Amino acid sequence: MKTSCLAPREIEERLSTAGVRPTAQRIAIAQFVLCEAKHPTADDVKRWTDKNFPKLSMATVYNTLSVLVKAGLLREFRLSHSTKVVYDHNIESHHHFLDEKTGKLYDLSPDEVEVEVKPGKRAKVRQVEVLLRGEWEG
Amino acid sequence: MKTSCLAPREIEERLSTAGVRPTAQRIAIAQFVLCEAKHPTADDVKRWTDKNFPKLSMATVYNTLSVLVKAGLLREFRLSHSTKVVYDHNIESHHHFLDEKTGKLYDLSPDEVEVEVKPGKRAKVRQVEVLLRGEWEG
DNA sequence: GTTAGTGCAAATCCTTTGCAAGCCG
DNA sequence: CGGCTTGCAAAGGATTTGCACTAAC
Repeated sequence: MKTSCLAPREIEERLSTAGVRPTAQRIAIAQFVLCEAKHPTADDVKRWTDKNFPKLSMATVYNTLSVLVKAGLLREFRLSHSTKVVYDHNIESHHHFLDEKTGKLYDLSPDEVEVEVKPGKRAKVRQVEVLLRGEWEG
Repeated sequence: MKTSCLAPREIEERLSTAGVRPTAQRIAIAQFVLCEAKHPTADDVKRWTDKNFPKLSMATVYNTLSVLVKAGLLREFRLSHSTKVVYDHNIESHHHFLDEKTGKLYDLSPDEVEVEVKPGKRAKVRQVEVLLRGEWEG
């Protein structure tokens, strides 16, 4: 049996605390996206629920993901290599590395990628988004 | 009358040189995307041709844009603020700044944004993509 | 019981494709 | 002629929405 980073009980509490009514569907989805999954797409979530939940519609998947995002428990990223939105339970500011061979996505903390915007540009930078592509060597 | 960075004659030659057969539709589209437009979407191109060309279908817009991209005259970007592809005649390596107020996109040269990937990460970086968001002050 | 959540199907948005007709070398 | 281009309409993938049904406070 697979161990999860959070027990259903704890998931339920996180949802409640975040102001999200903890229905069975939401707990299941949260279990997956907040614990087990790496950078799932809505489709990945659907495939998972198809295996692990009696019946759950695509509409509920999208609905729940967007509720989790609004509640601040999840972030969504639209990265340029794909037309699909990927969800990330890492809600800290961070960057991404795409392994072009495997298609896998890795998180990079802000200290691993330093971005310096040169002066001279009088612009207020509020957010920095970096996607590196290449070959991950671990 | 609006001056264009390239005369139709020159556009035609650029297309030919790049191995793209210069049809009337392609010359028109190239005129717009290689000269007048800043970061147009396929839709922007269509709107422009609707005003400036007798009749030109959406299929031809997409087709031509992709031909120009393959010919190396144009680049396409899928940036995270939008689901639409934007085209950029700046084919040099560069980054982008999104003004969140106006929705406008600005190019940044690589010297304006320095990205340093910290050692320790054993990964081969082939491409760096940066999107800054904030307020452009010009 | 009222409000919020779910499921289904249909709709939407952006982009691609199939195919018949047109144009160019 | 023969193949590349075009236009139309239909298909496609991802996501959203309308609405009746059900479940939670």
